Amino acid sequence: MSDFKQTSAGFLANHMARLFASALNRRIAPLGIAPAQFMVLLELWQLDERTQADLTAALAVEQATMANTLARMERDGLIEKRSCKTDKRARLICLTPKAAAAQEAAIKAASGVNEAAVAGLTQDEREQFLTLMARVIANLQTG
Amino acid sequence: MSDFKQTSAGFLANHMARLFASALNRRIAPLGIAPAQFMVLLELWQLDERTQADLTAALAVEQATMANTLARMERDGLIEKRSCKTDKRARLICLTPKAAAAQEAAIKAASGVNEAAVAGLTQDEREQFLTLMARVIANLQTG
DNA sequence: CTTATTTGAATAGCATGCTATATAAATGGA
DNA sequence: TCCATTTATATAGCATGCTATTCAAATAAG
Repeated sequence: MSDFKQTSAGFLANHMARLFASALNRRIAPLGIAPAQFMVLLELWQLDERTQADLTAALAVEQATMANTLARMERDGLIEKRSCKTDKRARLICLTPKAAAAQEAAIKAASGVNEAAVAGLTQDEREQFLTLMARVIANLQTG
Repeated sequence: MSDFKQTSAGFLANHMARLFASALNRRIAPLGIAPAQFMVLLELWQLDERTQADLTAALAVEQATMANTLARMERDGLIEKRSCKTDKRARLICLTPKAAAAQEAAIKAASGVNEAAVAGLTQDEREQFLTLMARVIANLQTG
């Protein structure tokens, strides 16, 4: 088992994810956005005024994780929570002007990270990479 | 940008890493080992009595991260810290009998997770997957 | 209509990671 | 030798994630 770590998909996945998060953070921190917040913004830029439950499902995190991330986003002036007229339990998450204004720069920054990550890979290899990750995700979600 | 998330290597990497950690946790928690602790144990099973700085470099985490993980491992009875005779600043991290005894079962559990993750992939695809992750890691470490 | 269950959020508590500091010990010059 | 720098750890503080619990509101069952 001397090279278990080097050939462990799980170890590599963890290391890679940390490097992605770090690179993204470096590029979007100047915009006042943290990595997890960026993922929420991606959803809200697609469609605004979503419930917390909706965002939780879209980003595949736990409800409590989303609640905490949204609390920090509200604190940082990226979102507002409005009450929902049809369901008094729910709150609608809405973009602030600040968050709306950051869309282009933030997406450009994230695209830059993704591009830097796959630099030197052929188009085929890039597609393979995404496909293989999607298949592994599907496998791990099953069991 | 409607499908930015679905085709974002960074998003997939984050999701995949969380699923790996969750699956590993389910399998090794019964052994009294947490995922980050398991990575440290992998190193110590290879070679015992290492300094914290050595383990930090081997697992590519920050010094403070390792210090905190080792503190939890000591609390949980997985390691002991002994003073180093040749350098009074350093402390040698040593496996406890409990940690030594868990080696086979823990490695079997982790191997099971890795195997489940790549189920349905051909041998070529598995190798491609590891190779591509290694190349992406190298890219992200550069810039 | 009441009661039981489900659903939407919030909160507590913990693990893992990071950056920034602090402290002690070792080392390298002058 | 003495001082500046480097090295090994520790600690504070924060972000992200998770599980478990709680509470209120909505729904379903009777």
